[in-house]
Amino acid sequence: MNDFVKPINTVDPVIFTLHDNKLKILLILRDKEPFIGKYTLPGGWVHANEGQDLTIEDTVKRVLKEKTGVDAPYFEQLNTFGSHNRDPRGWSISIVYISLIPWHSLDENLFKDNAKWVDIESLNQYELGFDHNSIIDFALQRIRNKVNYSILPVYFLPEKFTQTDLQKVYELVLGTKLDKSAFRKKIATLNFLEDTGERDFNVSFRPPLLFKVKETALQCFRSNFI
Amino acid sequence: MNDFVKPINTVDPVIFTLHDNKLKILLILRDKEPFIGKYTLPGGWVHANEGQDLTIEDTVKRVLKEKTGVDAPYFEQLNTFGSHNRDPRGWSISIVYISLIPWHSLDENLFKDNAKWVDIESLNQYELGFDHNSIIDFALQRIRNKVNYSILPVYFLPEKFTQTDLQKVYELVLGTKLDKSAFRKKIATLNFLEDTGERDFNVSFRPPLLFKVKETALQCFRSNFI
DNA sequence: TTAATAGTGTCTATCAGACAGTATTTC
DNA sequence: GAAATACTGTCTGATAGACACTATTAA
Repeated sequence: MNDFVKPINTVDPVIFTLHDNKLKILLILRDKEPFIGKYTLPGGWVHANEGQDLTIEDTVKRVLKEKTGVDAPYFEQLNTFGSHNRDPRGWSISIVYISLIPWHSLDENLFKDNAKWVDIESLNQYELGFDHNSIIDFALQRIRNKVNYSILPVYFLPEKFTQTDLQKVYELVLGTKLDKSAFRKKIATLNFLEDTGERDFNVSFRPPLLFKVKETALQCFRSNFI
Repeated sequence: MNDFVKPINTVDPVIFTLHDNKLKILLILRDKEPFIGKYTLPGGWVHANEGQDLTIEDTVKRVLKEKTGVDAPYFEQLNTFGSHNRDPRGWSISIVYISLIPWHSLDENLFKDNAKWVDIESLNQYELGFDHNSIIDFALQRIRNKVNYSILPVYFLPEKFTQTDLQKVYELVLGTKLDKSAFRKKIATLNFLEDTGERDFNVSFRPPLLFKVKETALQCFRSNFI
């Protein structure tokens, strides 16, 4: 039909989680060329053959499940990178997503030796394959910026959580401390929290209220990419 | 090397201009299948052969020049759309950009009969090929949102312009009226205007000051996509 | 002087940050 | 009651919108 060189197409998610009070990203040790022996983002090819991926979102969901073992509660498109020399095999186009997965939903035993969750402070010790260092910088900018006006960080938390939990997650993502009163006023205006009426009694002080995200807020947010 | 079906890759810019006090988009009448006889966004294939496009931005620049005859002063990536059925020829991936071009820089005579600048209010009268109607909706959201916190609309104006010109451009993009005092205070805080010391004397009232965009502001802004 | 727009000043409502105060629980 | 954190109230400075005021030019 059209008879010229087609670029390679991959989908490469930057998968974030929170663990040990650190923001971490999943990296994979490559076992084949190019960049054998280097870490890279977990990626996958678009399966365009009949009866396989129907949309690019199908590809992302499949890759996320293959690499983490779970269905990611959230992902969104970040940017598409393409050039003749970002992959030594030739012209390549990488459609990059960011995804957030709560650590507690992951099964650590499922991860093989070639998979590694690296906290973002330690990333400068890694020389990643392809242009993945700069892609991760881009992803960090996006997630930190988006935290300021969205409910993104709830995707790191379990179903029920306290406002203090929520504030800590925001602080870990941003890397800065926040004022409690101002934070709660802002969360209140965003109007996405629902009081469960329950409290967390596993504390030796006044038990905090447990909240969850309103069903409408989640659906509204998810519809960004469906 | 890798032996499976590769998707079709195209780059499809949504090219905006301002003309006759209307925000308009460039559409092309297709003269071949699929969607022959329908209007679509102007698009192009990535030329991945040796010595052609080196990066995806090269592809965009080339397509923009081919379709408008000029070098676009601004473009940025919008989103990438991919699925098995958005193009009847099979799995396809479209990397979509938005671009802003000032009307006065265009040469109307260069446009052939198959090219048409359509104002966005009239778009609902067109049933476009592919998924281009929904792509344009996406692009409109982006440009209207970005106007609120950026200098984007200056790319519709000539080098020197008045603050009233600038406000009118913002109003046309947003589709709403703005308060003069509030607008000027906001522009002042963004700190990207430089007083040329000149005035526009082609008026029958107090001649307004002419401003231009600070070189530093332009470079800073442009570096978003370089 | 009039007409028209340029350009500025003021008032108000809103909101985020700083910080202090009150409330509630366990031990 | 002490300790600890939950949760709320108040002050302040910054800002957007509404609106009116002064300035400047051509005719």
